[in-house]
Amino acid sequence: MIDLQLLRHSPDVVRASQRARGDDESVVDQVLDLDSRRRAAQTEFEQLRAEQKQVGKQVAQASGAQKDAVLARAKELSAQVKAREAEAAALAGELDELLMTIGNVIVDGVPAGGEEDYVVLKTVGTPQDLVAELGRDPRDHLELGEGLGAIDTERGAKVSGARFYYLTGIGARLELALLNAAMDTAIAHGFTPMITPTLVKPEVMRGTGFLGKHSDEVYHLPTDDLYLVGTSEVALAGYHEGEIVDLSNGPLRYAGWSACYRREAGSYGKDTRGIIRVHQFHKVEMFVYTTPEDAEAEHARLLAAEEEMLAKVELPYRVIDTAAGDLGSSAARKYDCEAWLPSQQRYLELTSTSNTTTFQARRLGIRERTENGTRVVATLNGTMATTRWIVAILENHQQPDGSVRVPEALRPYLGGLEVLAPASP
RNA sequence: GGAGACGUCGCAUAGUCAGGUCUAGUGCGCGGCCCUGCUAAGGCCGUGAGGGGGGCAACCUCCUCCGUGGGUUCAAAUCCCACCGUCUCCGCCA
Repeated sequence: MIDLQLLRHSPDVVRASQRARGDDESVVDQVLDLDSRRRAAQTEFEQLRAEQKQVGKQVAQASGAQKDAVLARAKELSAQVKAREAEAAALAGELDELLMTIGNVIVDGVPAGGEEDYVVLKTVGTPQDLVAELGRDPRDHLELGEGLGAIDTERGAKVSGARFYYLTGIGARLELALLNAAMDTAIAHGFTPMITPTLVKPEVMRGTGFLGKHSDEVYHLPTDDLYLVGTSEVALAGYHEGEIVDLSNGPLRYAGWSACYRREAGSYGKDTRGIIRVHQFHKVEMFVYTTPEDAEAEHARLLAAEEEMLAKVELPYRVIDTAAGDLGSSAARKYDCEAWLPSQQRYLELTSTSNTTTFQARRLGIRERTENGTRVVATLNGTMATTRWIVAILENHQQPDGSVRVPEALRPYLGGLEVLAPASP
């Protein structure tokens, strides 16, 4: 949720942000109108309420005929107060709902436009000439994974349906190794390791901005009214819900390990082969609470940590600055790291780090104490590693015989294993 | 799953049975000032959150919040209902 004060005092800033996102600008004026009506209704209610409290006290003291008169007046006021209160509450609800439809105000410098309008900030490493090296077209991750006895999508589909899979044998070990390495990297950067709930209450899901435009991406359990998280970001943001946090010793940094669930409702027919786009995967996610002033600098730190992890697994990648129209509703800026995918001759998103400024924290009521009272903090998140990384690791490090070289940084997590060899027939 | 107890301002607790002087008291903690040669001890004052209105501002004023949401009532921390959570005991499953 954006800051109503900001919208009141600088509506043009919000309008410009809406324009860059390709969203409706007119909601700004609708909000301003609703807001002034709400305040008028509230003032009216409060004045009546104050009078009601005064008269109410007289009821207790009066007696006889006087009491009857006062009581009559009190009853009259009670009815009026109820009506005005309902009116003010209805307007407040309407205002809140409308305010929720507005995406976070983008940071200056975010490219305008849609999905295709990202800006490449840098490219690191060069894709190997695998055709020359292998003497054939590179195998894709599924062919490699099946050859290694590492990935089983057929049985995943048999047991759970499309977009489910088993990681088997060395595949399971590889994921554990990758995520442990990711967690250790995060710890080295000062993050506190966390294993988080994957089912959360509606208020937390809503507070983190996942029940807006893309709510059909989220699994819901109606019997218990709980949501399955698509990232531990949700649980890590909810961790300090309603709290006044202490940032005097620097930002609060958490690294969450969790399963992630996504319905992939809008992606029928896209990335259907293998484990690129699946309903369930695992992820180590960084999450930070910091001051609004420090948010942009912290965003750069998150990106640097992600790049360090990509370097550890020796993948060629590029960093893009996502365009405004492709940002989630809570992000004010988002950088993605995309690794080269040899089988498809394209880049594939492996990490995503968002600066959500005060958007999530405002909705979740997360503040810090300052000399002049309290204020809403800023939150940020970023991917350390996910199951999907296996795709890029297998493909980029494949060898002519279908084996896969293990990046050096992962070897300690695999008992020193240097090569993933195909299962013997 | 069953029975019981409980949820009050950072922490602890009073208030709930008997609805209105609760504008939620007290202690601890925290902050400021004072006293004392130093220390120990003591005294005084202040100290939750959100929002509306006024003021350049320090500040003033009003409303809301006693786990959450409903209800009863002129009036709810207090009575009623539902839910959530914590604790104790029992049962069941690991």
